[in-house]
Amino acid sequence: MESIKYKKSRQRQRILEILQSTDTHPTADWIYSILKAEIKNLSLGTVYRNLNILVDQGLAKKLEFGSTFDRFDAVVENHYHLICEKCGSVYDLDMDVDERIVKLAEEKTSFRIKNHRIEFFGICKNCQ
Amino acid sequence: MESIKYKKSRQRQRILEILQSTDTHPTADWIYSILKAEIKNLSLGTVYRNLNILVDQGLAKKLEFGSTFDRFDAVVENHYHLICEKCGSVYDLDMDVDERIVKLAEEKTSFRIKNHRIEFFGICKNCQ
DNA sequence: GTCCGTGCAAAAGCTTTGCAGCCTT
DNA sequence: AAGGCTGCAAAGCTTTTGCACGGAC
Repeated sequence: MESIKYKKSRQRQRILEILQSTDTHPTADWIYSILKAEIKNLSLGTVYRNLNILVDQGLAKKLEFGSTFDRFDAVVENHYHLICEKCGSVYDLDMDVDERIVKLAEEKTSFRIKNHRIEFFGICKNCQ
Repeated sequence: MESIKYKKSRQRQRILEILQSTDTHPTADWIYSILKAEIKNLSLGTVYRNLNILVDQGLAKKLEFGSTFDRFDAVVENHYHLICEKCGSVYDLDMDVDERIVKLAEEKTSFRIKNHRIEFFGICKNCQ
């Protein structure tokens, strides 16, 4: 998205407020269903468009893997990944799984943690 | 997917071998383009079907976020996530970002690491 | 012979986009 | 007035699925 001079809009303002009012990391559709009650002819396309604008403005983030494709892995044991932000390659990281961090996280929450995943993002050797 | 007695098939066998022969975590389409050269009337649907069967058999893993929807977040700073495997909710984890782990990863690789992400998977309080 | 696997094509599910009119600046 | 924003609907892209036939057991 290029840098455009964004104008204000009620829709975008409310979408941001809704996003800020929750910590459940909602989907576009969830936001749509909430806001639809308030703006009766709201369209889902508008929600998507505005979420992308908010991301562009740095007011929101998309939680994503970096690719819109599913990726598959024949290594079934838990291990960490390195993702090149330039070429999109995904590499395995030969590093011990850190159980200490799980303990730390478990102390902080009421979750029963069974698993975790770490991805490092950066620039691979080829792309440097 | 229920437990079916899987039979052997050349396609599935080759898909597994291709998956095992690389550490680039390929997409279904990449596997398709490789195998298409070998099995000329292969169809992409077959690749998808077999990848899902391999996952079901525990021979492969899908690298995914846990939801097929994009999820958005108004908290822009780096932080970790807790994902409930039962209800799919995504929570923020109030835990310091661990720079030590980045150093460790950087020592192991030739990547220039700029960022990392940790997700913990488990069962949330409500679902326990 | 049974029933799983395949190719093909259609459908499904999420997201983006073209268009004409409206609203903000 | 200029140009971004909207709703609507169509298109796009990745993944799944129905069908009829072929292959494994």
